[in-house]
Amino acid sequence: MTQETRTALLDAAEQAARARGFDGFSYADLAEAVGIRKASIHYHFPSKADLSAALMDRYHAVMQQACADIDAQNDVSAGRLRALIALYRAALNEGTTMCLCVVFVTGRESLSPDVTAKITAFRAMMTAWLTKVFERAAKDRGIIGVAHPQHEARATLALLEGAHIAARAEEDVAQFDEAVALLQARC
Amino acid sequence: MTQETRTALLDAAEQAARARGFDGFSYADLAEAVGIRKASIHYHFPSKADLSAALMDRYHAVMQQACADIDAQNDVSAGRLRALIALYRAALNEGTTMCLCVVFVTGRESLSPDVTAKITAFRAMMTAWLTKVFERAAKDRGIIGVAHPQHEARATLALLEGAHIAARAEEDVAQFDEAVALLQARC
DNA sequence: CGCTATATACCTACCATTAGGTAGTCGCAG
DNA sequence: CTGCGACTACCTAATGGTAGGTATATAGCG
Repeated sequence: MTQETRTALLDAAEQAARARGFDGFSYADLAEAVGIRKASIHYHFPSKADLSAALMDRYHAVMQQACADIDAQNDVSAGRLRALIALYRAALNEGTTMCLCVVFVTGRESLSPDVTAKITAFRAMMTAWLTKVFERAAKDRGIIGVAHPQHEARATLALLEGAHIAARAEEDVAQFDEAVALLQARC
Repeated sequence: MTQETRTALLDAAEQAARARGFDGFSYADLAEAVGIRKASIHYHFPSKADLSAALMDRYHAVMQQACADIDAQNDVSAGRLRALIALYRAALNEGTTMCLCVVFVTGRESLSPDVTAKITAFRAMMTAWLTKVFERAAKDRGIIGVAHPQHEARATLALLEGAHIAARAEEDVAQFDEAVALLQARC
């Protein structure tokens, strides 16, 4: 039971954070969402800092696994990149939520240093994975015009997160699609 | 005098919002920053919604003017795009602040519909300007490989905002530079 | 000119609500 | 009969916002 409640809390918190930002949801909101009393949340997550750290840990793990799955299911670089774009597109939830990482960066000042470090780690992981994709592309020629894999990787991560913002700004996935259209066309 | 205080409040609010997000600053913070009593702020901005609307109005006007200045000082497309990149880079303030627009989108749910509309208007303005730059590039060949000006514009805006996030995430402007390196190389 | 009226730009003193967090209690499964 | 996983009942600080007062400046007018 403890695990179920904990997971439910993380789910609700992630949903809320991605929709409203770190400062945009409270323990009271989570309590109502999960069907538990506000004070009981402190049993699972003593402080909001603990909660957000757990949130980042899980997000990191899930995304890492998702990247591994993409690798397993796609041999060529182009397929991998297309799959990542699709992953980010799905994360939008019709323009109602954004990447946890993006949301946390905006509220950086409210975060514990612990969480800040986890954000850095997450970005490093994604950049490393993307760099490998572009290195592969330089060989298999699956993506057009790849010259500098690491710069491509950083640009792609920025583009995807920026496209999230664009879509969220107008609650319209089409904004995401237009922003990534050229990248997609290179695959 | 009224104008001075009002401007000081907008300055403090913009700085705070760009550093900590919409939900990350309070009237109390502004009061201390400006040297006025908290309640007096309501004289200038009855509600926080009014404040944020004024903030977006000013931001929109300032950026529009900045784009016009860029146009006046640069004839070729490449120069204009380089200047915009420099503008966004400067807005980072060494990785401590982000674009107002990005920050407001994250806290979208806390915003009044009024402000949401202003965000859309701001993005439309920037996209239109960028589209013109890329249309010009298609003629003067100042930027490499421009095929679809509007998609280039949307991708560029997303990239710049994403690069802001990258830099803010680690409080390091170098992250911005790496993310925009390939775009810069095309100029 | 002097006298009133109004508006400006602040102030002090509150308000209700919500924030994250704490202390201590209790039912119940092992 | 112990300890998990909840609960009730609080707490303090902070939130955005309101009510009403006040010093100063300006405008209208006889």
